[in-house]
Amino acid sequence: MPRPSVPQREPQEKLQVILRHAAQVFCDKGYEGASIRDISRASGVSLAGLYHYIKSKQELLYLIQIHTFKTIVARLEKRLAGVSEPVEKLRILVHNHLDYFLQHPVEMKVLAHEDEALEGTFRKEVLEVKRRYVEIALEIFEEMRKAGAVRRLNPRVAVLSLFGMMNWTYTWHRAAADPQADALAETIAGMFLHGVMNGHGDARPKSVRPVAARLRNRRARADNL
Amino acid sequence: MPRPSVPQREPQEKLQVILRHAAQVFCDKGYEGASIRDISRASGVSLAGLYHYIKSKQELLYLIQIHTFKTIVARLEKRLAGVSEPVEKLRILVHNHLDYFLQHPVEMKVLAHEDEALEGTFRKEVLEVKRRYVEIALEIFEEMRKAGAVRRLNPRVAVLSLFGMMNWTYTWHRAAADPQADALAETIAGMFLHGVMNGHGDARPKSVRPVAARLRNRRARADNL
DNA sequence: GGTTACCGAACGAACGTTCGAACGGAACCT
DNA sequence: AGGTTCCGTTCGAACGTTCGTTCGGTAACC
Repeated sequence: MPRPSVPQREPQEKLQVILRHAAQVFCDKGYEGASIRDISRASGVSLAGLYHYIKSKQELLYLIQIHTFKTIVARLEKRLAGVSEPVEKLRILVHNHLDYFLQHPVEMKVLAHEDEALEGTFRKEVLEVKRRYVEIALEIFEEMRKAGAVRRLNPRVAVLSLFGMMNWTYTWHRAAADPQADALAETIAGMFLHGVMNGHGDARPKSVRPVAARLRNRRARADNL
Repeated sequence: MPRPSVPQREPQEKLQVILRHAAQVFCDKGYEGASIRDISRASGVSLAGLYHYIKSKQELLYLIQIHTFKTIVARLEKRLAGVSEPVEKLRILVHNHLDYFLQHPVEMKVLAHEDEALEGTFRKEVLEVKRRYVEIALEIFEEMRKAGAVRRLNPRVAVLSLFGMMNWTYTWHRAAADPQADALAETIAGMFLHGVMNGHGDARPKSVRPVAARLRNRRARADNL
């Protein structure tokens, strides 16, 4: 009676299980440090069985990264639709990023930490989504600058420093002790906005108006992988 | 005539050569992705010959990390001596960090990117220096807060976000196109200070007063490893 | 009977580390 | 001065293990 250890109904559902466990293993041991055998053991699929769902170890990492990245960018674009004020847009970007970060810490660490592990076409495709993401942030920053509320500083340095604040969280944030997404996003967005804007512009954030509460519906959606 | 490929005069000088090349290999391929044979090839020392200078691959990484970390902390403590104003102290910290980052990008990437690769005693020792470093930053921040010029925000989040801005640079900074240490430190320190302080305190940085020019003597010192 | 799902066993290559021997110069003895 | 011992260096070759991937097959379902 060779029943599979993880029962599944839908086709391709097992791939999701594999990807989930693979992400955990990559998170724990790093891409190079993790072996296909580790992933086989963790996911309960035999070594050879894995190769029915993926072509290579690289593809495993690629699928995790591209899905995570595309999801986060798609969410952002959806949340930005209809918003016109650049400061508000930036708050949404920060909240979107950190909210996803704390809901999917494993995948986000793999995304942030293993961004040089892919090669060839895989690498190019992930890099393209990343470039689009950074582009969105730079455009928002440019809108803020045009509104005249921004100090004179290098936009690239400013925006990539913001990503530094956000992405570095995977190295220190502990869910049990540190602020959750809403408070964390508010602190970091606040630091960035105060840090970047001059003290006399009208676009200065009047008070701490969190972006959190809006659209808090369907938070518990499945969110594959 | 079996002359060594890299001539040396002093004993232990060859270990420095090995460490330098090892850091480059770890930087390029990651700790797990790099093989001892890569390091042998890069440094011109035979595979077995390496083991006269080190006990294991882990020790190689340990020596690189502990030296880099201790050097950066020692420099910081020296530069902080005699300075009393917390805002000035923080500017010095940022400048010290980024200045070292851009002068030793290879070692600093290994330090930032491979902070989970060590195990056991090696790991503990590096972590201890890291903890001391973060402690210094937290103390400076606390001094700023006591001076009454700081907005109400989580000190741990603020300080670790600052480290995020600084450490993330290794993922994007290109020496050819991006600002050098002085300008970069000024931008990031400025962002952090504006981002953290309220707009009406007297401790607000009056103008952009870079910390760069001071003590610019002996910049070209050898700086082992 | 063909397609899909899955796996035990094995492939060759690469891994970190060790072994035993050779080299070269300093130190010591006669 | 010449011979001997010794020790820090250096290395080719090999150790046993683990790596990513593949092969050939079985079992179940349409």
